[in-house]
Amino acid sequence: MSFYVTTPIYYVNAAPHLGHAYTTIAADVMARHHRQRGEAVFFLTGTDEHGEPVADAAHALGVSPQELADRNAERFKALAPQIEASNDFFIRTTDAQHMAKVQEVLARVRENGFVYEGSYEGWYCPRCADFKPENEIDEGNRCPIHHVELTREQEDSYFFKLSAFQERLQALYAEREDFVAPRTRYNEALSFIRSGLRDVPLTRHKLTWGVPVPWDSEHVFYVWFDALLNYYTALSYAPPPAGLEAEAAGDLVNTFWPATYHVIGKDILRFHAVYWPALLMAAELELPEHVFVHGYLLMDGEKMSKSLGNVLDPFAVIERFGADALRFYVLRDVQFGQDGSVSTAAFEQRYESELANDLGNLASRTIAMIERYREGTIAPGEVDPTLREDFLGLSERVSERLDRAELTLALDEIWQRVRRLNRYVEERAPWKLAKDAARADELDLVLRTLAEGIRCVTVLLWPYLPASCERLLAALGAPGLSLAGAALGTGGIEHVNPLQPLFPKDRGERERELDEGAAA
RNA sequence: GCCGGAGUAGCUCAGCUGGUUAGAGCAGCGGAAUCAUAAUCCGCGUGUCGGGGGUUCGAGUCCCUCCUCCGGCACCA
Repeated sequence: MSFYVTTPIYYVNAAPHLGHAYTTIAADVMARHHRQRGEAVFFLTGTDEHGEPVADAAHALGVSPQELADRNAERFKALAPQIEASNDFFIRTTDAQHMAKVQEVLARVRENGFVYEGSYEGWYCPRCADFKPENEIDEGNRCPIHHVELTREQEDSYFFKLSAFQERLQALYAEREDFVAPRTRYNEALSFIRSGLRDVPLTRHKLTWGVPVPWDSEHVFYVWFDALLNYYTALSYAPPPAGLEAEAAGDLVNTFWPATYHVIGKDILRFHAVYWPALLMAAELELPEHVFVHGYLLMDGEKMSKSLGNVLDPFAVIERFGADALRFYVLRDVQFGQDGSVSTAAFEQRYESELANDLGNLASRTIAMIERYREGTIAPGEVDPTLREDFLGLSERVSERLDRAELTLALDEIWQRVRRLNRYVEERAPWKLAKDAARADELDLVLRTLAEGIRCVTVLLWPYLPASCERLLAALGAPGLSLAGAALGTGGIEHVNPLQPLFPKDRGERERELDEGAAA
């Protein structure tokens, strides 16, 4: 089994923000989960660096497009470790190997008869030096940016025969209802296809910042085709991920293509759900298994913007609460696949009541009792049948959810067991058992079951909360992350170690006190 | 305009192919407990399931209609 998941490549014209982090976090959770299953996993992210806006921005700054791209690509590259993304490679569309491969694939598309010469006619803004799409034109036929009157112009262009794939795409959607999810996005894409596909420009004539067209040096490829192909080209030159068997590592394309999941935002649905499969058909390459479209994180019900106040700043959250907390929050509070609101208040609420109280405190109280009553030692034996029942089939259900990219539902499934464990503590009241020497065996059973239960949920939570879970598992003396070990009673915990609060609630205050203490 | 979603407790939302007294989390109120990061657990909801009509023995769950909100409708990373 192999699993290949991608994020979109991020356009270097903008700075990294919560939206980028969200997509990458989601893909990372999927990648980590599949690694836990022992599968060969490849997780790709990167940057898209060609096209007009980058060329313009660079010009405005008085630097070359490549310089600007280098500078901004670094910022995206730096984002990954900050959010604990475990990507196996970071592709840049200015990589020479990528560009060569794009040329190769698109030349094949042309050889296969899906490219022809034509001319594109549209409304052109002389100030932008670019065509304006119909829906962006202001009243009076004016440029929305420069407010000057647009002129009708045309430029020579090579076209991709998208129209030739109308029926094959419809057949694809008919045969594979899970090609695009959630369902509403599938419907959207399909209705777009049904409305009739037109050919699309494949190249640009007046631009130079792009991948050169091999059969006509006066053109560069339209940035979308260059960008989409990254998912394929990366495998041809990325170093193999660590731990991959030699055979698999030797040919990543063979091992990982086609992609299992493309995780994208809804703004780029059409390109992934229509152009992309058509392009792959034209190039005689296999199609990805799934495109999963997530929604937007909204601030006060509106799409995020930098307007003042209330913006959930991912870097501030990471700074104060750690990346785990951010990862957890965005996948917990907003149903993955739908739009949803986020706010600092909601974040703090989740952090405190769920991470600190439900999980963090569960770990604290359990370890403290084992320390206090049994000097940290777990007596070997069976786990409580009651709890075993409640954990039966859990990891399988989580896997099923994650196979469908239902990250929020999978997380909720796990969280119900976290709550269950707190209830179990109350039901069995170990502090009472500890007072009665005749019930020593019962106390051993309860403590053992608790430690095991925590271990299981922690293994399952690891994709979401990697750093915290590793700490907790280390404290339990059972660092194994394999999903096969997520069944209750398979951990063989012998001894637990003290653990500092996983999710401290008063970190700000505490640090201040420490600072003051150090100063005094 | 066309197409697709959504409208369920104060808030955020579950409710699959129609079937017992419509659920969860949070917030609120009351209580228990004291192992724990004052952390946990239990109890408490008379909700027009957007309005109206219909099908059915029976409908948030199907059909019609109306209202409100959101998204898509091509070359915008």
